[in-house]
Amino acid sequence: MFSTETIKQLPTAEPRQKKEIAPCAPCSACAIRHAAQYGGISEDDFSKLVTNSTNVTLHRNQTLFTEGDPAKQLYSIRHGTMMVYKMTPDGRRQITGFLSDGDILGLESNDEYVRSAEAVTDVSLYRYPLRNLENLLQRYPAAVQRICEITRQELAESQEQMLLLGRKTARERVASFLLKMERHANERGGGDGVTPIPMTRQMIGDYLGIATETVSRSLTEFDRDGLISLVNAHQIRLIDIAELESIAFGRDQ
Amino acid sequence: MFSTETIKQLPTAEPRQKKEIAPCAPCSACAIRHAAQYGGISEDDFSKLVTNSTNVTLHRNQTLFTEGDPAKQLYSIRHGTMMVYKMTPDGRRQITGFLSDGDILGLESNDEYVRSAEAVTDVSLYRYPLRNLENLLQRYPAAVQRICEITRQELAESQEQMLLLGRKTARERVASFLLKMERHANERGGGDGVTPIPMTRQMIGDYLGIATETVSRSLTEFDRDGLISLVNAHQIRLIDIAELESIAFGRDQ
DNA sequence: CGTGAAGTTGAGTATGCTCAACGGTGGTGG
DNA sequence: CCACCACCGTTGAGCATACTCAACTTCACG
Repeated sequence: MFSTETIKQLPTAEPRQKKEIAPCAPCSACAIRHAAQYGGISEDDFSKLVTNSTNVTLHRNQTLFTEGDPAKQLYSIRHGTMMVYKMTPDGRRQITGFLSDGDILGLESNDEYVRSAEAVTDVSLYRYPLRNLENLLQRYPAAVQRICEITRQELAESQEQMLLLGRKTARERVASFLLKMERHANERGGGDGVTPIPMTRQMIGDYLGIATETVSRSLTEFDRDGLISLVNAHQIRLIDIAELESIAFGRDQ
Repeated sequence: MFSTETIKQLPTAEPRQKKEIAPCAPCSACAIRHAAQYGGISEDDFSKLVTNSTNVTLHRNQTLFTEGDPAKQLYSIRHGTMMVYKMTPDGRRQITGFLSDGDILGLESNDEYVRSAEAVTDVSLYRYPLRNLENLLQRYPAAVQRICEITRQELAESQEQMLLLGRKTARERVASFLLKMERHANERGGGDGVTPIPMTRQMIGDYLGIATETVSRSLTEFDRDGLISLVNAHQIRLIDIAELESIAFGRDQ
């Protein structure tokens, strides 16, 4: 049912990666399927969509597409974490979002991607030819509404992030980030009290609009003040959530 | 055809405003009409939508709706400039966008507005009951696609703004802003070489994530360097656009 | 012509950045 | 299997950008 293909490594910034990505069963909660069900698309039609999909795997740090590439493919994440970002010509990076299991990637306003996408962890995705989906959406208007809903949600989130980037202090940004990661972890079950943080400090900084050193310093400070416990660089236990919220929303001091 | 109503002034921050807003003919380029036409809505149905619309006028600094209000109305700007913004509990403001003639206001992801809207200049708008539009959209799927397209466009712009807020210097932000205002002015004809800036320095600062004094200083600097000419506080002539672009995109120095 | 808001300019300061050194860790190769 | 090495993270010191506070000017409106 699925063909499998691994995208070749880009020439730049090669990580040392040889592990195999474990295969996983088709995710019944995937966003495309969700939109399809919501739009009342018949199992038959959905199969057609899925038959035309390709299975893509990426290793950490590999690029899926780059801002300006022609947007001919739509992706849906099976497993793993991706990031989307924009860059200035001189190399400053702003990560505009992190995406994980079930999220859709590549719905663009033009026929060019307006941002780049890169794997934060090893990732496996479904790839759909964009035309294919468009055909289907034309037949199922309710699915368009669902896609529209997802876009509006994303817009609301990015405006929340604009408030953070434009008006919050470093401490407030980091506290907001921790709470967002914790909420995200809770939504996906788990919830053993420890929040996984798959991204590097550099990525967190580029997401929050601050330097990596500032991310590190804020985390150390929260740890020292007993608000969190740094289990290791990628596992954080949130201890005083109320206080973190107080900081995140600007009621600090 | 249109009932007219003026929203009462809010108790806070009352400007001195007594001028009458000049009435203007229904704008044939208005976004709702555009979506309607694109969606192949019959003139008859469109009349029904328009008959149900109310004409609203706002004076400078008046609030149209506030974050958290139930989102029961959709607005379309006939004439004037509005801003949408979010605030921290302690009063810091991030303006997420400016809207003007023909733009749509109030399409929300939940049933609550996720941001506040306030008039930058005197404004006149059409107001549509949201349910009304939803009914119509259900009958005309292509109109949904058009609305979806508008939302995606807005998302792309807000991600560009995230790059600005997270990674650009004050000079770069102000240069970007001037170019955006100039592009906007050119799109709406005019183009006598002078770009109108209806918003205050405070609003520009809250849009760019910098202090008003920093906005003022950057403008003075650009003026001194001959890149722009400050005709007056709300009229700026862009002289060296190439150099402004060079600054805006981070090729400064 | 008076008044209050908006804009400009200056001085001092603080937040967060840069540069640098050091410590930890995981993957790879010996 | 162990050791090495590159990358990631942390910490410190000095510095720069932009903020705050304040005074003064300009402008719009009455």
